[in-house]
Amino acid sequence: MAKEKKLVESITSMSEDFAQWYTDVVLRAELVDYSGVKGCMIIRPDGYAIWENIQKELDARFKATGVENVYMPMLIPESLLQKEKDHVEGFAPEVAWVTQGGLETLQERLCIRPTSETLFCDFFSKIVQSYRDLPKVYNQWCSVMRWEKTTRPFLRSAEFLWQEGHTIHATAEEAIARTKQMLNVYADFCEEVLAIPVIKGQKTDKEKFAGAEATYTIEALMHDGKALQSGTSHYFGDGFAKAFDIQYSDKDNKLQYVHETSWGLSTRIIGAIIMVHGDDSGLVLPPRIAPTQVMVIPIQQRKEGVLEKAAELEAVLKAAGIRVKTDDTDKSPGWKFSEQEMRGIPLRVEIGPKDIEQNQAVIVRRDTREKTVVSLDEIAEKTKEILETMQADMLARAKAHVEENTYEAATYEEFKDIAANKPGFIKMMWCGDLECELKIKEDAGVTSRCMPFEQKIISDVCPVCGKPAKKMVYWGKAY
RNA sequence: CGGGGUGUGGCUCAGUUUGGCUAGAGCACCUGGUUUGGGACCAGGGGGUCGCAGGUUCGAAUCCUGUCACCCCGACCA
Repeated sequence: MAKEKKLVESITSMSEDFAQWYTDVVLRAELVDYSGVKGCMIIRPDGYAIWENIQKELDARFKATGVENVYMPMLIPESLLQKEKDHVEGFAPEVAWVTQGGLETLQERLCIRPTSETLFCDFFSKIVQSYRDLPKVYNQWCSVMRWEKTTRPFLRSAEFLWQEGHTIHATAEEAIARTKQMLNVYADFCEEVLAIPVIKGQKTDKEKFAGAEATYTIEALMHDGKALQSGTSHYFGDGFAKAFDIQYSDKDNKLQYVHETSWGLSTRIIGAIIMVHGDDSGLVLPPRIAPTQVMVIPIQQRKEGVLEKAAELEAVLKAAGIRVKTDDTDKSPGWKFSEQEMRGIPLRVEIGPKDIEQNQAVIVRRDTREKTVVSLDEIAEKTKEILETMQADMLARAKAHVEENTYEAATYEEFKDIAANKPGFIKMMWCGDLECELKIKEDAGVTSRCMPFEQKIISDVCPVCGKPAKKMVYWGKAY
């Protein structure tokens, strides 16, 4: 009893201190560890395996739309970074510089990429001559570095892993279509694989990417009611093309500038998985992304035949395409249960002498702890079935959470009241002026998350200033 | 960049206020044995230049100066 109490204490409860709960979970589930350099996290095997699955899923979806992978250098000459004014201004405060090469001081300092628009642009300007060379639809998987003031594992690290797609097109229409297409790829991926529902929309000018003409975003709602920007897709128009001189000859032999996009999704999404699905016992991974979907836990494993049966069971599940492991360590069953729960492994299959006698096993779901006794003859089918049900249930629960925590405000008073008392999204109309956006942040402490594609007219005027409303906006506190 | 906090075996910490015997505890780890359906137990064992650098002192984990790092909360950003 006393021991169980200690276990509960080892992960701070969400309601007590959500930030501490998050930190406890990432450490206890062994996803990351801290390194000697602030903001640079060590991604441990269980954390990295999640990222590998994200890569595998996304990369396949990218390639289905014609994306080709490349790799760009990690270092950017300062002169190159300087070429696009808004871009450099946006990133300058958080760039790390290399000033020394061996024993020599460099003539020109080199920036460690915070993002690679400039490198791609420089490269595109070299390889594009004709309309026949277009489009170029490139992506790279890499790490980038941003010198963040405050850091948290996955959510905001100084170095983080991501993919950045960079594309150039002959026309604005084609580029815009690509921008939206990739946003949809992200949104579908989040819902189908990560069981995270997202709001798709456009960022306000204030929140858009440095140098972009338009920034699109998917916004997810965490368990504590704060929003997390989970993926972005930018349309650059021909701004970068002009700064970097990326031109092509069209069919009429006239010089034209290309239209450009970029889009990215980072290890930050792992933070979203944790904060959308986790509970007080630890991590809960959606089955489709879980590196290990099933943990077989033998009971009384020293008894004759138990370990053999467990191994047999593992083999059967593996043959059915399920990602399965067996915990045959010397720990007690209770320990193994807690461990499996902390690590968020979707299902465990308990098998002991009593089960073997009756040719059965017990399947326990991580999210609901629901137990199902299953005959060993149909264990593979049942396991698959429960994994699928669990995946669907997790998405449904997350959707319900978003709905329950999304509010509408028709007046500014109402808005401020909700912002002060209820965590979550608030929908309110907006005139489009920066002043109102700033005032809202000042008064209510929330920022615009996005102008959703799915618009709804709540009121005719902006509740802040009374001018005609242009857009319905999602507001909220963000990570 | 502001505010707060912490650096002592692998981890969590006690000891620091008021300097003083050989620097402790729990967990983890190793060996042997008994156990196993919600974090088992017994016995034995290994592991520390107390973040780092100076200083004060007969004597420093403890006092002084400097320095480094990390964590949390804000402001800014994926």
